[in-house]
Amino acid sequence: MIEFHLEKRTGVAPYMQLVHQVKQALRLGLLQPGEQLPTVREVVSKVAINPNTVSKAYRELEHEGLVESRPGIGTFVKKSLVNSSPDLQEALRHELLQWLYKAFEADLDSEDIAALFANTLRQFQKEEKPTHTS
Amino acid sequence: MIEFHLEKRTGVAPYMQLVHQVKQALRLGLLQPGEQLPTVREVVSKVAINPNTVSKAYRELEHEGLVESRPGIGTFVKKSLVNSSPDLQEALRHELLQWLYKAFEADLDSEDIAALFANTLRQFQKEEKPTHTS
Amino acid sequence: MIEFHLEKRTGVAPYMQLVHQVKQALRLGLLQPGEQLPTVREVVSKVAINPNTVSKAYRELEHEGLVESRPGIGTFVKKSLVNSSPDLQEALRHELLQWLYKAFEADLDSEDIAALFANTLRQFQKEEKPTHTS
Amino acid sequence: MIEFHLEKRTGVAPYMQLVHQVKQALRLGLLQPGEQLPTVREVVSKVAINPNTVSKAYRELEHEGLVESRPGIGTFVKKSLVNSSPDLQEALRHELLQWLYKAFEADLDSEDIAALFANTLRQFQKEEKPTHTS
DNA sequence: GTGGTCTAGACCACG
DNA sequence: GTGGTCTAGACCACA
Repeated sequence: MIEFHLEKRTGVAPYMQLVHQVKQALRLGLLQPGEQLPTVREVVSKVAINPNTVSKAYRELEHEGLVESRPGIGTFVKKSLVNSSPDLQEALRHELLQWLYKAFEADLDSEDIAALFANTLRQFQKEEKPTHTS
Repeated sequence: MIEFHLEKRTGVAPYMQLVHQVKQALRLGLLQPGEQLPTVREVVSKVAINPNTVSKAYRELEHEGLVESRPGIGTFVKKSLVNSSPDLQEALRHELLQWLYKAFEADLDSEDIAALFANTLRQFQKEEKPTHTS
Repeated sequence: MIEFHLEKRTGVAPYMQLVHQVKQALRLGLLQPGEQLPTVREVVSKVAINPNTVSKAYRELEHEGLVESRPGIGTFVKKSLVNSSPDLQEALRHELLQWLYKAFEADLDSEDIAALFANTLRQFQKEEKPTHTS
Repeated sequence: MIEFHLEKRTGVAPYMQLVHQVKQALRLGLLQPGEQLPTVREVVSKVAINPNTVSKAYRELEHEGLVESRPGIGTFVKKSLVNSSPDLQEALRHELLQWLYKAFEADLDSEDIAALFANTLRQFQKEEKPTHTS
């Protein structure tokens, strides 16, 4: 079962954070078709958020065809977003963890790391796929 | 000179994106104290954004003591945010790039990668510093 | 509840006047931590000012850690700025009022009085604390 | 000869500060008709301000008929703004100084005092002249 | 030309 | 109904 976490201050709308987290979990295979999302009440009890906001997030996900709400029962995953084999992903994750250790030992804090990653990924994308954004 | 880029759709307020990008550049040493940020009008001419929004971002940065705006002249970097030596950072970036290549070869797209990174960093943080942020 | 008043013509930015008035009230204990500031819309309905301008003032105060805005609820005082006991302050105010009466009887108008006060306070400060603000 | 002082951060336009200070001096009799204001260059050499800004202030004062500029010579006071006898004013100033001492001994800082004064004067005005601001 | 400010009016996220 | 944000367009003070 996915566990939500909200970060205030980021300026990202809470409902968007939930949507994003579900999508992430779908991409990583942490959430499989058929699996149930926590009920609105469960989320509320754990994350300090307004029920309406949770509902809005679920509605958004349903609108995108990723989940399905069965009234009175709950919300269920409808579609997967995994692109690669779990094994490959696990291997990549393992290497990434090692890299993270190094970064931490080099005295970079989480935000430094995030900045470095964002910047490098961006640079990588530019090189990799110079898609014409006419 | 830093170059801004806006990503609509993310749900993140444009002015926050600018703030974030400046902070990132400061962390990566791409922006040094004394250096000038592009003028509001320059940003506007390149990024399709309202001058007020850019001003808002710059003002936010000024409030945080990171930049200083000198009316009639421009906005300048006041404080650095670099934590580690450029060499170390470069080494880390290099390794990260290699990892990114692998990930791409494993058919993960940018969003998969971002999801994997976010998830792994989060997991890493939990293990590393279980600080109680009561 | 604090009541704002704007003075055009002074050349002081309206949002700064609001900021100043809140700070004054905080110094005088007229505004206590936990107390709510009038909502943006309330201010607008009474003071002939643009909502954005009020927001700007409130945001400035929030940046200084004096108030806290809770979206969807309102803006609340977070920190006090009182330096002296209410009794002492009241005594001083009483004496000051008597002085004001005398000044008025001497045919000084408000602006004369303000000028005299500003000038005397300035002179007083010079004598009292010749701090070198190099 | 009047001595100007600029306070950044107040949000008051520098040229307005100069205008204001001249008016104050006129009200207090510190500047008499016929007396010369410092030349633009003199002001610039002491106050870190742009010559244009000083000129603007003087122009404003001339426009209000308070001073007169004699090209090539200087700017001279044309009109007085004193309302009361110097003796009376001196007496009031003396009493005010004593009040200021008390206030300082009561641990109020300059800004507290200014706040208290502004607030009390305002309250006083309300009582004294309930002029119809229809 | 630079940043700073204001108004007007609009939409959004949240409670 | 609350604050938060954005756009559009305008004027000002300053270098």
